[in-house]
Amino acid sequence: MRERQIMDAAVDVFSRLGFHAASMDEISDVAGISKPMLYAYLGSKEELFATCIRREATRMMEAIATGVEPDQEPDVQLWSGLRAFFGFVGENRASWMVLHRQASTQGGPFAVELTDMRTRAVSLVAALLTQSTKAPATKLEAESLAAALVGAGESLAEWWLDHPEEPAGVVAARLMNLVWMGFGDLVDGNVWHPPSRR
Amino acid sequence: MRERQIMDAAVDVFSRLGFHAASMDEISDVAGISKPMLYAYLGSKEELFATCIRREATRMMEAIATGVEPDQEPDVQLWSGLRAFFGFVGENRASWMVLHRQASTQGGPFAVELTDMRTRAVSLVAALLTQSTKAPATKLEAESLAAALVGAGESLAEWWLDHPEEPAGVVAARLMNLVWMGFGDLVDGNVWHPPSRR
Amino acid sequence: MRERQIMDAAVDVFSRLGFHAASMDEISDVAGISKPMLYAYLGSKEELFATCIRREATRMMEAIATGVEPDQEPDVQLWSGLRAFFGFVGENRASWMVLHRQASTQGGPFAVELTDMRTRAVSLVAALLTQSTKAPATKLEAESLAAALVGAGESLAEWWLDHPEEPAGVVAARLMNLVWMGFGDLVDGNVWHPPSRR
Amino acid sequence: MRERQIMDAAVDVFSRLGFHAASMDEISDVAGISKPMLYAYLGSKEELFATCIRREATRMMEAIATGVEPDQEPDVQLWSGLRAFFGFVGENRASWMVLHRQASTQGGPFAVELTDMRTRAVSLVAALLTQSTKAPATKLEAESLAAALVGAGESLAEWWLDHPEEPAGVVAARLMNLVWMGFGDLVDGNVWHPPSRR
DNA sequence: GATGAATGAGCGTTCATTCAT
DNA sequence: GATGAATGAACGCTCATTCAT
Repeated sequence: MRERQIMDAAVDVFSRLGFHAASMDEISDVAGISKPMLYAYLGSKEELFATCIRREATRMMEAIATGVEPDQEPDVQLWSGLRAFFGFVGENRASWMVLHRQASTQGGPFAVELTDMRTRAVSLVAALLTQSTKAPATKLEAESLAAALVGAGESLAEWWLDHPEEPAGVVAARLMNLVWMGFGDLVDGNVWHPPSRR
Repeated sequence: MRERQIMDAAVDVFSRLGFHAASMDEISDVAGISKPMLYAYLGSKEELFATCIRREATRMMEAIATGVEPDQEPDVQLWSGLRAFFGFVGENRASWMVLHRQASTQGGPFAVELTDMRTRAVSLVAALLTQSTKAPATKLEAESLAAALVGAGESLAEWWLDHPEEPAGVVAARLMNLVWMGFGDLVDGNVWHPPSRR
Repeated sequence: MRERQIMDAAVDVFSRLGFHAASMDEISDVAGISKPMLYAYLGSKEELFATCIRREATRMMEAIATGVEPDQEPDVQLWSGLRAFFGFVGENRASWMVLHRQASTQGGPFAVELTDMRTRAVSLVAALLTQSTKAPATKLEAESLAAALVGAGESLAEWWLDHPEEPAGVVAARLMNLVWMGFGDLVDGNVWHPPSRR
Repeated sequence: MRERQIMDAAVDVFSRLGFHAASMDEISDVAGISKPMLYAYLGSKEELFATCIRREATRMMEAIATGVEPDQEPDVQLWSGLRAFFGFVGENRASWMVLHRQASTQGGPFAVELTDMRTRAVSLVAALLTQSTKAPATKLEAESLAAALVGAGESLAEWWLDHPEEPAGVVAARLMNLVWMGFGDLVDGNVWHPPSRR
C-alpha cells in the first residue's frame, strides 16, 4: 500500500528531526513521491503526524498485548510485558521515538493520541497492581507508578542503544528486578528469576 | 551580568513555546535588549538553546548534590536525592521543561547536553549502588539500573507536571517505594518509610 | 453536444467563484467528466474562460439584436434595445457575471473578448445616433457617446444585481430617461414614456 | 515615505494583473524592496489591497471635491465634477483601475471600501438631483442614476484611453451633454455649453 | 475515448541572521 | 557598544496540467 510507504518515511523523518524541523519536502523525498501526493494521501502535516503516532502506538500496544501472558501470576505478567516491550523497542527505534518523545512536546491534537496510549498502558499496570488483594492502590497511585515504570523502560531502552551488546532479555530482566524486588532487596543480594528457574 | 538576564529570558520563552516556536524576536524583547546584542552575547539560536540546557542541568545537579546526605545509609541517601530532585522540579518548572521536554525532542546538538547530564546523574546513582557491600553489581549492571531510575524520575516528574496538586514529598515517596521496595513488596503491603518514622 | 455541457458548468463555476478561485477540478466535477477530457475539449483554463466570455457575449448580443425594432423611431429603437438588454441580464445572472464582472478584472487575454463585445455594442448604438438626420455627429462623437451609454448600461446592470427587487422594466426605463431626456429635463419634471402611453 | 513607494508599486501591479494574479513577489520587486519589508510595512496581501483601495478612493474623491463648484447651478456643478473626474482619470489610469475594476470583483473586506466611496459619490449626484424643486427623486432612483452616471464615466474614460488625442475637456463635455441634454435633444441638434459660452 | 494518479511550479508568509548607522 | 532596518531562504500548501493505463 502506498500509505504504508509514506508513513514509514514520515516516522523516520519525524523521529530524526522532530515535528517542527521535519519538512514535508524531506518526507516526500524520503518516501519517493511528490509533495502533492503526500498531501493527497495523508492530509496536512499535523494530520500526518497524528496518524504516525496513532499507528505506532497501536503497533507497540499490540506487540505488548501479544507478548503478555494474562493467566499467569502478576510477576510473570509484568515480566512478559517488559520482555515484549524491549523486544519491540529493539526492533523499532524510530517508532518509539516518534511515539513518545515527539508526541509529548507538541500540544493539542497529539496529546490526545498519546494520552490514549498511556491510558491503556497505565490500565495494564494498574490492573496488575490492584489484582493483588493487599495493594489498595488508588487510581492516582497506580497511574504515577505506571508513569515511572514507563519512564524507566524508556530510559533503559535508550541506555541500551549505547550498549547494544546486551541481549534484550538481560536488559528486560534488569528492569524487572528493579521494579519487582526493589533496590532494597538487590543490595541484599536477593534477585528475581524468571519462573523456569525458580 | 548581561548574559544572565538574557538566559533567564530565553529559558522563559523556550519553556513556554518550545524551541521552534520561540522566536529570537520574542527572546530579545523579553530580555529587554536588541537582537544584535542577543547574537553578540549568545551566538545562534541553537547555541543559545544548548547553553540554556547546560545551565539548567548544572543548576539541577547542584540542587541534588546539595540535598543529598552522603554519610547516611544508602536508602537515606537515595531518599534525600529524590526529595531534592522533586523539590527542584517543583520550584523550577520552566527550567525543567526547557531542560527535559524540549531538549529531548530536538535532534542533534542538544542530545549531547542532555546525555551529559544523564551521565552525571547515572554516575551518582551507580556509585550509591556499588557502595553497598552485598551488591556485587558489575559496572554495567549498576549503570543500567541507574539509567532506569533516572528515567523513572524524569518520567514521573513529567507526569507530575500534569498533576500539580500532589505535593513533592508524596511523589518522591512513591518513587522511593517503587525503586527500594519493588512491586513485589508493594503488593504484599510492605512500604518504605523515611528514617524519622522507623 | 459535449462542449455545451462543459461550458455550462464552466460559466456556473466561474460566475460563482471568479476566475482564479475556480478550479479545473470543480469545473470537471460539475460537468460530470474527468479533467483530461476537460483539457481535450476546451484547452487551458484561460482558453476555457475566454471561450465562455465569447459564448456569453454572443448570446447577449443576439438577445439584443432580436429584441430591437429596427424600423421604428430612434427612441423606440433604443428603448427596445435597453429592454432586451436588461431582460437578458435579469434572466442570465450567471452569464452576465462571468461575462462582465470577472472578465473585466483579469488582465490580458480576456480584455480582447470584452473589447470585442463592447465594440459591437457601440457600433449598434452609434449607428442609431447617426441615423437621425439632425445629428451631425462625427464618427468620433457618436462612438464616444455610444461608449458612455454602454458603460451606463453595464454599470446599472451591476447595480441592479445588488437590488434584485426592482423589475427589469423599471430599471430600463430609468436609463432610457437618463440618456434620452437628460438630467436637464428630469430636474424639470419632464420624463420619457414608452410609445404605447404617448 | 517608504510606504508611499510600496503602495505605488502595489497599485501598479494590482491594476495590471488583478488581485489574485498579482504576487507579493512581483510587488516587492517593483517596489525595489524585499518581501519581508513589504509585510512589515503593509501587512498581508489582503490588507495591502484594501489599503490601496482606500488610498486611491480618497485621492479621487478629493480630486473631485476640489474641482466641483458647490455654489453654482446644478448643471455647472455636474460639469465641474465631470471635468475633475476625467482630469483625475487621465492622470491616474492605474489608480482608477485598481480602485473600481478590481475592488468590485473581490468580495468581503474590499466591498466595504468600495461601497463607502460609491456611497459618497452617489450622495453628491443625488444631492444635485434632489436640489431641484421639481425632481422628487426617491433614494433608489437617485442611486441608480448615479450608478449609471458613474458607469458611463468609467466606460467613456476607457474609450478615451484608446483615443488619447482628444483633450479631457472635450470628453467631459460629451458626457455632460449626454447626461444633461439627453439623446433626445442631441438628435435635435441642441447641445449644452459651459457657462462662459452661454 | 476516457481516467486515476501524479507532479512542477508557484504562492503567501515567517524568521534567523546581519548590515549601515 | 548598540540598534533599526533589511533580507535570504525556507516552509506548508495548492493547482493547472499531463502521463500510463
